[in-house]
Amino acid sequence: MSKEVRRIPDATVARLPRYHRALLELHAAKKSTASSEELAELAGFNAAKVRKDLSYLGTYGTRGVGYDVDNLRRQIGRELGLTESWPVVIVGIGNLGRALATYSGFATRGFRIAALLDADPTKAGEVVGSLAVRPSSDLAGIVASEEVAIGIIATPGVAAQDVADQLVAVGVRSILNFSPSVLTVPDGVAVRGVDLAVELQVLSYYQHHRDDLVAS
Amino acid sequence: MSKEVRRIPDATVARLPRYHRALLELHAAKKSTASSEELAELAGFNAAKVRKDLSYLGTYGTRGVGYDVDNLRRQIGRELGLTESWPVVIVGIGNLGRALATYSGFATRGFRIAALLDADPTKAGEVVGSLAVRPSSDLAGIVASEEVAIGIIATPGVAAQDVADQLVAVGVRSILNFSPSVLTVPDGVAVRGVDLAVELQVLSYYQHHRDDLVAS
DNA sequence: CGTTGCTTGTGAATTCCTGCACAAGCGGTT
DNA sequence: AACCGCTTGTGCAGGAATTCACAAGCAACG
Repeated sequence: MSKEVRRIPDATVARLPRYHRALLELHAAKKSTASSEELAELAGFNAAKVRKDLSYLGTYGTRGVGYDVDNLRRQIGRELGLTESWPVVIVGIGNLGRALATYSGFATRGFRIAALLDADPTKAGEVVGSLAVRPSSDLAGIVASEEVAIGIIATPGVAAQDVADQLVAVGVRSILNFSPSVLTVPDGVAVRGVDLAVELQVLSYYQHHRDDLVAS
Repeated sequence: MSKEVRRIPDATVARLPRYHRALLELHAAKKSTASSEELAELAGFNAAKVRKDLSYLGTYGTRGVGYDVDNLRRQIGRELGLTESWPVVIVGIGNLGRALATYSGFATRGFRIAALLDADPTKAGEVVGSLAVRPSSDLAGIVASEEVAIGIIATPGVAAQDVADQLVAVGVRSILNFSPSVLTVPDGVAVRGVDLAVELQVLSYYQHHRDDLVAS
């Protein structure tokens, strides 16, 4: 038994998308190979970390040469599960939802927006990007017919938990939450949160303490 | 000499904003004290971590009782440098910039939008939220007169490095980058990046490998 | 004023991550 | 075929972060 499971550290998983993106850039620049040094530069890490991270995926580099850009990108894409375009739904079509709906980065990086939903019935029918906004009641049907696996929550904080519950109820098992609320979900459902103000506050901390750090 | 510098771990700094927000909620709910357990629940961590994190700030809890909500919030706010409202500029008023400009969370969490800038002169004058978009050439003047310390980049990836260079040139020392590009900045300038597609790809990884993990 | 119940604050153990340093190995060159 | 320059892959050491477990301490109550 004991099928040897290659366990990739969480910290590495969080960096894989940046390597993936760097490789897209290298591909666009018609470079066929790249060293760990170049990748580190493009992805914003250091070379040793790049090599260690990539070594978890397997042995895809060539000593003395570097990594094959196209092949490595495929391998990382496969590991991330980006072989096909995942359908996602965006719930909450306010300013942020609208921005997400028209964000071109999703399409180019392995995702397809399957539907835009909003609880406010007066928004139904409004066209954002190339899709019409639909009422929340359509959620179950859309998720079932399009096999949606990922939901994006872009509602105000107070509505977020409700929406999360609905998403979970219809079978969505991965949620990206842009509201400032912390969501409670059953085991087996993955949630990641992006709180815009949190990022600013972290910056504020380092700005505020810059002098302490220098004086250390 | 050797003034003992209380060094707060990076991981803790990244969590302080969430405690701060949880305490805002508790304040709104008219609760005057909170245990580490309650805070953990609201912030999405566990109680031991909460206590250790807060212990880096000093001794603000009362054994047998918990933490005083208002006082602890003040202390965290002070540590984060949120005593006054930091002015920020947003550069790049596309869909995302517009969403950020109208995001109410900034105002309520210690930041004030000082100006909206865009390189496209045809956008100048357009009103977003309560501010008119101004041309990039106004950057230096705004930063100087408003003492702007933080810049938010919401441009496409190709423009991001240019904008960052301009921000650094006029004295901005903290940058929040929403473009997918990795920025290069001199020492002494802090950058944080939020790449929307990266977050989705990380979710994709865990979705894709859920079965492996269960079978471990 | 002693006792009880509860919650903090923190050493210590553990786990996870990073970065160094170098042997292993590939390709090109003589 | 031997050598050389370059880059990967990785064992290891050090550091950082997490978690445990419990002594210390406060408040309330009889």
